[in-house]
Amino acid sequence: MSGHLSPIQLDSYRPLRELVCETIRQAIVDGVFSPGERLMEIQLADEMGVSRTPVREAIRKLELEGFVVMIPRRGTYVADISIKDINEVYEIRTSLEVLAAGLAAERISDEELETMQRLLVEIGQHIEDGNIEKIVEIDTAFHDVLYKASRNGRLAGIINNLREQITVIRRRSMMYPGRLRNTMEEHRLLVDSIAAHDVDRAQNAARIHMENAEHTLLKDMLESAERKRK
Amino acid sequence: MSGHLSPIQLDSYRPLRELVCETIRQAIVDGVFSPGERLMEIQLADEMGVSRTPVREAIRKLELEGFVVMIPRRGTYVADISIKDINEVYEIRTSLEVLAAGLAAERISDEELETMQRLLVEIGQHIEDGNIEKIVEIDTAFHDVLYKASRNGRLAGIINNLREQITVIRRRSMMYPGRLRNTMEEHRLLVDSIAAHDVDRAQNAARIHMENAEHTLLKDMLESAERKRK
DNA sequence: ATTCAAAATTCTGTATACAATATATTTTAC
DNA sequence: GTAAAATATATTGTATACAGAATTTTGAAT
Repeated sequence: MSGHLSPIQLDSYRPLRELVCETIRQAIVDGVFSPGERLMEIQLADEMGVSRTPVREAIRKLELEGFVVMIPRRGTYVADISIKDINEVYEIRTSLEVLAAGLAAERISDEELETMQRLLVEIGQHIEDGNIEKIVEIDTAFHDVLYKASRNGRLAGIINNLREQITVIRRRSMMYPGRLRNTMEEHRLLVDSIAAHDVDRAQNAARIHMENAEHTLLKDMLESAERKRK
Repeated sequence: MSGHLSPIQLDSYRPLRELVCETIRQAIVDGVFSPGERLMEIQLADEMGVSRTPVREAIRKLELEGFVVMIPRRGTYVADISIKDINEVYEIRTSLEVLAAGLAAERISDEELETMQRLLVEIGQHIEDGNIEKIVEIDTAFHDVLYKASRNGRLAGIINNLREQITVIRRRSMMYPGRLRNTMEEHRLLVDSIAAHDVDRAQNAARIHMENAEHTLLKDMLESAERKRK
């Protein structure tokens, strides 16, 4: 019963269920709802000022996406993320990011390449003034261009879903000391090899980027668990 | 308005939406509903003897899984599969099957290994008497053991979803002349390398298996399109 | 005969009502 | 005082009702 959700205002012509779904997903990602917390349909519906129907449909979708767990006749709970989950997600993501990087190196257009390079510069600027929110935003855009350049719509969808599933902690690990500059360097290698249409190097850069990201994430999780204990 | 769906009998305590979802999915996979065909909630509900609510929830799930396409305020249509789709699915599947094979080679238990070998023998027997239905069934079980041995639950889920999305035509291409025996040989290589816990060989076997499967599938699709034209 | 417009119908989107089950609370028996 | 059973309450699962939008049909005009 902790969080307040902003009431939905019906943007005519996207279905309510979509708006509701995004609102709840964002609330989970932002930590408004804690892992393990129970989500009740009536309560959510009241807070957002809609009926139970679109809320139910939104919850079903979030279950498919892995953000909540439903137990029949018992209720819905916010999924909590374990080390095991991180491992699973990164095993798959590594494989798919490598694929995407290789495909992008083959298929990217000059225009997309320019966009990526521009976004990279922008991230660099925001690292200077430490604007995390902005960095996360541009980083997402950066990766979206890459996935799009792979010319495989499903691939982008699957990767994005996997990314979102761990966004809660991903954001935090970005602030891990020194991680931002490393990320920057890894991204530059990735862009360079894609620009050279060098499939092997692009795949390698993607793999290294993933391994480092996972490593930082796990380190951060362990340290924060440590802090909690004492 | 072609197909008849069997009425749902409420298996007490699995939610209706699950049963409805499986019924519709199976109907799509079995070709009861043709690609592009419109699915109407009331009609489906009546045929299965339930209300619209569980049907709606089932359709939302099928949309996430890629079996149907929803256009807001317009309706739901059975997704139709194009060459582009086949390409996309196999690009991703290859990557993930290679991952799964590698992980399985590292992590499989002796018991699981025995099961895989047993299933392989069973498939061989059914190739003799040409029982396609049975082969598809055992083949599915065979792969399920492999995914399980990868010790990555999400991976199994994603691959199975991708597999199902093209089951409609996958089944047909299995009957392509000579394909069954080739599949058998590829499976044997895969099992052997996993049994030897040889990661590289297992990954290679998986990659080759996928490439051949896709190749046959595309060949079959092209030939059947050819037949249709005249 | 064809085309455009308006009315009617059909279907989706959302809200609400009802039924069934799980959980919490209270009462009773030991 | 504790434990078990019965009752009460809350919440999910399903059905239905109503509103609004899209499509189809019908009719008239060119």
